Amino acid sequence: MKEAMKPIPHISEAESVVMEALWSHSPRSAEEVAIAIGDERAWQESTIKTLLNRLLRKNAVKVLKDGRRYLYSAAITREQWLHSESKGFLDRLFDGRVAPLVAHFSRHRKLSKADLEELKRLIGELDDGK
Amino acid sequence: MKEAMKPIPHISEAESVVMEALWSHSPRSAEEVAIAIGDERAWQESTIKTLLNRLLRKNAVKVLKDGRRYLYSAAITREQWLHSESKGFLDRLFDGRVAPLVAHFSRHRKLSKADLEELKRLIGELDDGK
DNA sequence: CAATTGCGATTACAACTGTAATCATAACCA
DNA sequence: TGGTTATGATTACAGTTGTAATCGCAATTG
Repeated sequence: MKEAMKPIPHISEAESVVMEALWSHSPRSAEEVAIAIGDERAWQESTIKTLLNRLLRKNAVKVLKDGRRYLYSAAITREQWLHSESKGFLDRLFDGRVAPLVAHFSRHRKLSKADLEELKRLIGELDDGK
Repeated sequence: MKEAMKPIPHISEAESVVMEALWSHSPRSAEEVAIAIGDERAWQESTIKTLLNRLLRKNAVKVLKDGRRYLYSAAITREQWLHSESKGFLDRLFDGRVAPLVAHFSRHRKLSKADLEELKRLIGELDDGK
């Protein structure tokens, strides 16, 4: 029986910026998160505190006490998040399948040479990988 | 000089259900939209009226008067919407490129046989199509 | 010990969403 | 013509999100 996978909480756009800071290095104090975000966003520290709190309530991050303050770490992996977001997106817009999305970008000539090469390599791999 | 493309307004999840009804056939009265949506959502008519109004204010739908009531049509195409949503999504999660997304699904073995075939066909086409 | 400072917690507040109910008004029916 | 309908318009209201300011308390410093 497969582990009952707990659902990935929804992470908003702003919250995801904080998560990225934690995914890139954990654990981190609120201040270090702020530094990591730097001027990617013109945020006050209190904004970041708010976001950390919301993520805590959602169980997307966890803390360990370090004296008077907290050190935050991501409680879900970036892969898990990518997956739930991607799945939601594909389901909503492309009937849950990858190919129609690729076809869409292809129709609009939005596939770069690099993308093309990468895709070719990928499906080549999959093909003979099994 | 390329036509100054007006930005696609953001369409919420619930609103997109209404848009789909209009994309599948336009123009339609509010009641016909409700019928088209049917029991896909357990919505009261007034909910649909609200959504139509919000979409109107965003200029995502337009109306023409038909006697006492309105007939609604989409003011943006589904392709435009798909594109702005997809671009936003890819930019946010996959650095704006398609290949990493496909790689992601591949890593999680979420590419069906059909997807594989379709992808192969697509890149084949692109390859010799130019 | 008192004043200051560093932090998490609480509160704020507007815009956007989901989901309606109610209001107003024009049209139709008796 | 007055009551009943059908509609669009207005109002409602809670939850989420973006973006903070402020409060309260523990620790540090003089």
